[in-house]
Amino acid sequence: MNVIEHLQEHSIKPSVQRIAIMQYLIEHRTHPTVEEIYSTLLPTIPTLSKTTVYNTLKLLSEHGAAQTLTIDERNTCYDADTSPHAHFLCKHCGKVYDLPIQNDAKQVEEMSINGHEIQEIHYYYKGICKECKNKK
Amino acid sequence: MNVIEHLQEHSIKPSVQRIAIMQYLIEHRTHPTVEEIYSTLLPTIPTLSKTTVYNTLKLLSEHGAAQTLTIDERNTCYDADTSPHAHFLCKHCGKVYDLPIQNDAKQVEEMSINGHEIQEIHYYYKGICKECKNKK
DNA sequence: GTACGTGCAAAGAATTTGCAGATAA
DNA sequence: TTATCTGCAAATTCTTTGCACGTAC
Repeated sequence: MNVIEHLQEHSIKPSVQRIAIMQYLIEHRTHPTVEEIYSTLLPTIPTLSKTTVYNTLKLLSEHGAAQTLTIDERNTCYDADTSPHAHFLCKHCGKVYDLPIQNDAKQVEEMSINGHEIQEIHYYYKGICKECKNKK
Repeated sequence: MNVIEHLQEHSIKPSVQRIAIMQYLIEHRTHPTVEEIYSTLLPTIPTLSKTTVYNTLKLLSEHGAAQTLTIDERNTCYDADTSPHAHFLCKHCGKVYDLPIQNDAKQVEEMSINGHEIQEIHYYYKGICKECKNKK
C-alpha cells in the first residue's frame, strides 16, 4: 500500500511526520497509543514532538484515514482499519485484540437508527484473553 | 427496586454515600459522569468528596453493579444497566443515547470468542443525533 | 511570500494516591 | 476495639493550547 496516496485519498497533505505515523498505523495493527507511536518513531525522526503525534492522529481520524478507539480507559488508541470490526480488551494484561464480526451485513454508510445518523460503529468486548487464562 | 438489597446482592456493604450513588445511577439513565453525580449529590450530602465518588463507581463497576462506559473520549461515564445494549454518541452535542440492540440472542455469560473469555459487551455508535440534525 | 506544518513550553483537565480522621459493627 | 470507609490535598497522567520558528510551493 502506498502511504502517500493513501493520505492524499483522504485529502491530507503528506509530510515526513504524517507519512511515518500513517505508515506505523498500517504496519502495526496493534492499536497503538500516542506514547507507543511517539517513542517508536523518535529514533527515526529525532525532532518529532508528541504534539505532532496528537495533531496528526486527530487529523487522520477526522479525515477518516484512521479510527479512534476508546476501549482502553486510560489511553486513546488508534487503528488504521476503518472497516467495522470488533475489539477485545483483556482486563488483565490490557492488550487489545481484533475479533471477527459475527453478524454480517453491517453497512455503515447512510445508516440511521431512531433518527440518529450513524457514522461509526464500534463493537467492544472486555474480559480475560486466552493467554492470561492459560497462565493461571 | 431496593437499592440496599441491590448493593448487597453484589457483595457491597451499603453506606450513605454508596446508596446515594447507586440510587442516582438507577434513577438517572443518562450515563452520568463523576462530575454530574458529584454536583447533584453534594447538596444532599454536603461532606461528599469527589474521591468517594471515584472510589464508589470503581467499586460498583468491579462488582458488576454498574458498567463503565468509555465511549466519551473526555470523561468516563457510568450506567446501572448492565445488560448488553448499544450506546450512541453524538459527535456534535456530546450526548449519549441508548439504542435498542438489533440482533437479538446476545448471551454474555460464559461466552467466548477465539479462546478469549468475554465478560462485557459494548456496542458503540457515533454520529449526529436527531436533534442536532434538525437544528441545521 | 504566504500559507501551512512543526514542536516547545505551559496550561488544563481527569483521575489516582497517600494518609489521617471518622464511622460502624 | 478494629477493620473499613471517607475525604482532603497533592501528585500523576493524558491531552490541549498558544505561539514562534521552519518549511515548501
